[in-house]
Amino acid sequence: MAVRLVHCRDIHRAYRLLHARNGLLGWWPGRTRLEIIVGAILTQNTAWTNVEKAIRALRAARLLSLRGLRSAGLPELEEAIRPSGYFRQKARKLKAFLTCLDDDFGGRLNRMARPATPELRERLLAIWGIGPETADSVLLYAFNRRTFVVDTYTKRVACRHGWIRPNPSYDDLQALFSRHLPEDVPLYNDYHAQMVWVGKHYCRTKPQCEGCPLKPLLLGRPPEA
DNA sequence: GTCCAGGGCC
DNA sequence: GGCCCTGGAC
Repeated sequence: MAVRLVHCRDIHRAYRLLHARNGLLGWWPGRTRLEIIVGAILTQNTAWTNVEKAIRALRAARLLSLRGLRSAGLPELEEAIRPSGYFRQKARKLKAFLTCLDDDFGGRLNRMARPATPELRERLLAIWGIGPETADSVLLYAFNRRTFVVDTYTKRVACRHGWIRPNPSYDDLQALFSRHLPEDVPLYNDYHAQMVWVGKHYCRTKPQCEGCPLKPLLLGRPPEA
């Protein structure tokens, strides 16, 4: 299992390298639990700068509250979140979350925070519009659960560095990081933030390894596709 | 003006 | 695999 040991070390080392470069990135951008959840939905397949515009518009329209989201009409919601893209889909997704919250948790986020992590994850995944990444983002950043969030960047970094076989599933990737990292919520929080950072700046669809803090991990090899 | 990046559903 | 969408880069 020499191969796996190398990857285990690299997963730690990658974090140390990124943290040395960036310090703690201080996620999640969101003032309240609800705002974090809304952001997690709006950021699907979308750059965060566009999400910020949508969040600002929601706040300006007084829609960034449970009451506001509940009472908002779909067109009103769509108009506000337009900058985040897929606005018709995402307006329905926000409504779907509210419906679940109201029907299953008495409309209280505090009550949604009660179930153990595996059950809460199932409940979130059952909501239309919430897939694995969004569910795990909500668990980690809104409910402080020790849940590793896998996104496109994390997948790219892991594959290009040969930490996992090509075309891994979401669950395989999550298991890889969960196995190798200590059980530490702040670490999971910052690890994901660092992956997003390195994905945006270096591990893009076209790799830009020059200047990347993770370049030493490649040992001179080219990154795998 | 065209192209690119980015999760989830059907 | 096709569909949903935008702002920013070029």
